[in-house]
Amino acid sequence: MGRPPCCDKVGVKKGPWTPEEDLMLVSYVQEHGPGNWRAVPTNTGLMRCSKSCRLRWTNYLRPGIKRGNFTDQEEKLIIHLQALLGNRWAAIASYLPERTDNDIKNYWNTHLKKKLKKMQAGEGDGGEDGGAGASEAGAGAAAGGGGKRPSVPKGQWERRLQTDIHTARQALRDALSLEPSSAPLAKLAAAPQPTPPGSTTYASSAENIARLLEGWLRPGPGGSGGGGKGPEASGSTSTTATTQQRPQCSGEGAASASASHSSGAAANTAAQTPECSTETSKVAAAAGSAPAFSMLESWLLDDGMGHGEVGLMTDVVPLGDPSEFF
DNA sequence: AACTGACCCAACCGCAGGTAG
DNA sequence: ACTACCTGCGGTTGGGTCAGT
Repeated sequence: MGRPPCCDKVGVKKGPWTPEEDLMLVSYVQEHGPGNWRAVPTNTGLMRCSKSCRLRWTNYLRPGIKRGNFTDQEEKLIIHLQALLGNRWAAIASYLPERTDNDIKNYWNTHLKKKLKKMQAGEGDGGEDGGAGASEAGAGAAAGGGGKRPSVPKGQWERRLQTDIHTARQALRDALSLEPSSAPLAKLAAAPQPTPPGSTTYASSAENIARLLEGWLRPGPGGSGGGGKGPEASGSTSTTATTQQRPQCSGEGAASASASHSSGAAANTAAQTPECSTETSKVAAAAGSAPAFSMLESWLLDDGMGHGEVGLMTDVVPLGDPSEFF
């Protein structure tokens, strides 16, 4: 039978989140930890459906999310992974711990798809969609199924997962090998990005909230009118935010950030993020992206290469020289 | 200065898988 | 074994912003 709606359509607020709502959500998650989303709206009084709460948290409020411009390296990695895994954004995102699947998806749809198409056109009419689209199908093939989650009998699931992992590792290896200086991701991540100040922000929830509140409480020019979608929500976090590459979970960063904004709730809640202990090697990753990248890198490179699994790897047909893309 | 279209991103929607009862 | 519920995922959309005219 059809599933019931995840939440009643009546009385459920939709649209952009307000800073107040963010605060409520963050406070709740800090206290209870992420999960049990069903209970969030009732326990917090938020007029949002559970799904919306979860999405808001995972895509925006969760500590350790890196916002802003994608680096070349990230871009290449995404292209490779997309080619290999297809539109399995969650899987791809797992290789970019600081990026959300939604972010990657958006970036792919808005930038990379176009970019690749352009390349294709430049190379001469290849098949429509060529690199991207074709790879989408091909990716599925490489991964053992379709681009979209194919219905794979359970017995094959494991093997497929394994294949996915190997293909992804290969992708990363390829991407890494692009770096002329052979500087691995760690180096790249550690080095200050040449992006303009504020373009790349590691947003802790507290910082987010603080910024949001700041904008919210101080009606900006042109009448903020309120919406979360206003300059505060998107602008401040992605483009106009000040560069704050500081540790997420140290407590110090978050606390100090919000302390200056007198948003006590955010301050003390963020300082003791449960995320820090559980979900996050990812967050630790954000804390200093370098360690995370190097961990990822070493995992990808050490493992797989040294083991008998290489056999599987050899089945993977690597893409053409990725540098062709650029 | 006003208008228009393209771009971008946060959020929504519906489906599928997993799991507890 | 079955059902209902919860969560995760990918596709799509709404609307704000920006750049060009």
